[in-house]
Amino acid sequence: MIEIDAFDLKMLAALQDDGRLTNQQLADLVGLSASQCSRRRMRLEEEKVISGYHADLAGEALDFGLIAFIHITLATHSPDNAKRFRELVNRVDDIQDAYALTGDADYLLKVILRDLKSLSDIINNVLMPHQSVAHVRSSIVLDRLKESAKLPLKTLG
Amino acid sequence: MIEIDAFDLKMLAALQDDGRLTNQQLADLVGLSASQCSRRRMRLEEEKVISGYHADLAGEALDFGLIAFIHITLATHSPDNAKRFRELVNRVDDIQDAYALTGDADYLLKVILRDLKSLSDIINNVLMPHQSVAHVRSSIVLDRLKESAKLPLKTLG
DNA sequence: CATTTCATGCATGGATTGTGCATGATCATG
DNA sequence: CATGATCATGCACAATCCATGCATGAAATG
Repeated sequence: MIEIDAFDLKMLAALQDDGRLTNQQLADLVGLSASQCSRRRMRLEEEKVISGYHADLAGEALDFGLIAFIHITLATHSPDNAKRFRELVNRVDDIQDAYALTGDADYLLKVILRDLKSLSDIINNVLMPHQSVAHVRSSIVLDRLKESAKLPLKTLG
Repeated sequence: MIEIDAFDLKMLAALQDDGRLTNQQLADLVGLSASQCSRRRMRLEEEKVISGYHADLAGEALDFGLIAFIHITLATHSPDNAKRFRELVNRVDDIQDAYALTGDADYLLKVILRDLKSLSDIINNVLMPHQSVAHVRSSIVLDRLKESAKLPLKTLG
């Protein structure tokens, strides 16, 4: 495993907050020179500790008003069936996140959509008819309390 | 609502994929000059269509090996109770996402943790004892099929 | 047609980036 | 203790990038 020191941690936390910080800004924040921050950042990127940088878009401003969670139970637990389902998940862009879970449901999907009609569409025309799927249960998001996508790095070092 | 044309959409999609794209790279991708991309990007940031830029960190490399979803039912639906619960959610860094849902459970939390002991901790020492909480049910993530955090912009324009 | 408005590309001074290089700290070994 | 190897660091600098002023041309307005 790659060695990560206190400087790296500070840099990671800072870049998690603002992914477009310049090396100089980073340097001022963590107490190193800009060149050193450049070198460390490149190392963290190469080692895939930083897997990428992304702009965070406001869904509301782009007419994505609806988030929903969909619990899926597969028809059978055969490898073939799981594979078919994974291909479905990868194909459908509306599915933002997908997890295999312990508990009563096999998979949990998070979808982001324009409206209830789109949700109805995806459930009735995409998920339900798919041969791998046995049961579907959806929950609509009424309110988004928190959506940080950040690792709680403070609990480290 | 802010006007968004095809150039903007292309830029947003590109920056969603790579938040550190240069104005020149952006220009090559969308077919404008770099200066124009700079201006458009600034506008999209000011209008909060782009709400921020974030480095995406690899949890595994930083010893965050466990993701879990926790369904919460509140003790009562009083405003006071909901407020107390929201404060709890905001205070606890391990809670990455939190949503109020339709359906049987009131809230869905996504937590990212080091191990099962941490999960046990947060359930038994943070959530269960809290006066606002009546019922807790957790599901552990066995596999992460997809975690894009991206809007499906292709379905637009 | 005349005027206004506005998005655009170009030019440019100032900031940013990555890399070569010398320095100093740390550490293992004789 | 002395020596040498290793490595992170800061500085210097050339290449690149950024934001802004400015002129142009297209579209809208009267």
